[in-house]
Amino acid sequence: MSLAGIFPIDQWNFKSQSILKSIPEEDHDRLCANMTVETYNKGDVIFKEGAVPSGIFFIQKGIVKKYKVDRDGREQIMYVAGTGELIGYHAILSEERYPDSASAIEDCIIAFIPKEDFLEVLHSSVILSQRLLKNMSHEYAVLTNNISVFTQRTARERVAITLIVLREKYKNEEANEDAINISRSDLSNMAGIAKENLVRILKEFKNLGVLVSEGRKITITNIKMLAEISSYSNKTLKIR
Amino acid sequence: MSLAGIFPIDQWNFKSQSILKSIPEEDHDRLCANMTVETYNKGDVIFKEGAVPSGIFFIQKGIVKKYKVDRDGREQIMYVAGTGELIGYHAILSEERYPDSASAIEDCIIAFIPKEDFLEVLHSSVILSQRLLKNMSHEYAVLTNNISVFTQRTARERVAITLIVLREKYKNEEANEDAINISRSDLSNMAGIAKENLVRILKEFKNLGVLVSEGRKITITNIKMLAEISSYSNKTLKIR
DNA sequence: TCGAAAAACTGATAATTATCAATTTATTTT
DNA sequence: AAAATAAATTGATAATTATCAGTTTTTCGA
Repeated sequence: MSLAGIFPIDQWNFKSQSILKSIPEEDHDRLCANMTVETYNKGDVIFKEGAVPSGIFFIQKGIVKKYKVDRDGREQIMYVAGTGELIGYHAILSEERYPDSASAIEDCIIAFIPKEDFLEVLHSSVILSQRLLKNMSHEYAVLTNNISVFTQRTARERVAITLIVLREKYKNEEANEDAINISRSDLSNMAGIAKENLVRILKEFKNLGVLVSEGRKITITNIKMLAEISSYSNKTLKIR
Repeated sequence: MSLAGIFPIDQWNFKSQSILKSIPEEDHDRLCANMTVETYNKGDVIFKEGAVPSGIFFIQKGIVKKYKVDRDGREQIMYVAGTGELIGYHAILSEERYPDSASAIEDCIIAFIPKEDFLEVLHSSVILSQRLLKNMSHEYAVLTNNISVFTQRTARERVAITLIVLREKYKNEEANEDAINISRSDLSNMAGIAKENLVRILKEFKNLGVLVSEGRKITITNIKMLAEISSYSNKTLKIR
């Protein structure tokens, strides 16, 4: 079932897929001139917050989490990027260190484009600049959306949103398998709540018939109800 | 007293001042060709979330809050912009509607640059694109910082950070008056906590000798201790 | 300057969410 | 496949934060 009309999914996704797809072939070729492709296993770190950036990454296949770890070791996931998305460009463009870390949630194939190539093409390609500007200004909208949800919505609503967003990310992965496959810790770190709290809310959702789960695999069975719980639907649903 | 070494203030401020300051005079002149300057009184709305953008705004004098209001009427302040900062460009660049609202926290003088002029200069000025790219990628770091604080830090720590950030904003305003002058509601909406909770934490800080207040004016008297409370200092201070 | 309205403050309580400790279930490794 | 390890789940409890109701103080306009 589609989210059209029941949840504003565009307000939750970055649009970095469009960056490489819509630039001239010549620019694209120059970007890929020294590109290297690497395989990452589940759990592997792609880059670490605070490190000096050396290039940008293109996710050819797989799912990656971007997160920050605070001084108490608690992790907050900022964004989950899937196949076709670009990561690591913020630090290059801001001339700062990586603001967050990235690691593979599942096995990934990721291409690396060196900083020098990226900057060289950027300086000569008006269209690449424009794509990046459009993409990052959209990111502002996504991030401010996130902030308002984190500060103002209940744990239940946040879990609902998290599941809706992840469902889209996993939909495009394996053709025969569209279940969300992610640890409870990652789920709770994405929703910004304690793991135990997340487990209990998942159970609630299961009892409501919103999802089924076996092991760590979660399949959404009633996306409409989930959208209602998220409070982004027109219908206002109150549980309990 | 300076924040150097005790709090990473750069990670909390956007850098849009540098955009207009560092572009060629010719580009600057073209941007300002049809610029209009307007006065806003305290509380006046500059633009509203969801509205179609018609241009960008340059704060010549004053302080502006950027915020989102959820369907229950609760407000979350995303950012506070002061003299010299630019606002409203995200919506123009993303070709979407305003992702948040902006209104004057104190009386302001704000210049308006029409969308057409901004886009025309942007398309012909590589340096303006570069400045915007650098600025927005830095914003990503600021916003993700905010997210991790909102989800992982206590109300007390968030109030401390809020006060440190506001102190910097107000420092540059009136020469003879560097007190923070903002309503308790705005403060609580910035920290993402209930107003009553904020009032109690302010009282605590007052008792600790961190600040003095008369009416709505707050003067920080011990910025070092505030930085320690914020948990961004090296020293780890535990209250209670 | 007075009076009304708004904002700030206080105390009590409720609701939500996190933490702790233990058990059960899954997953990985040998 | 069994053992070892890690992850998920559960129940009980604690901590934090929000809400409610009322009072006091401040602000602002007539």
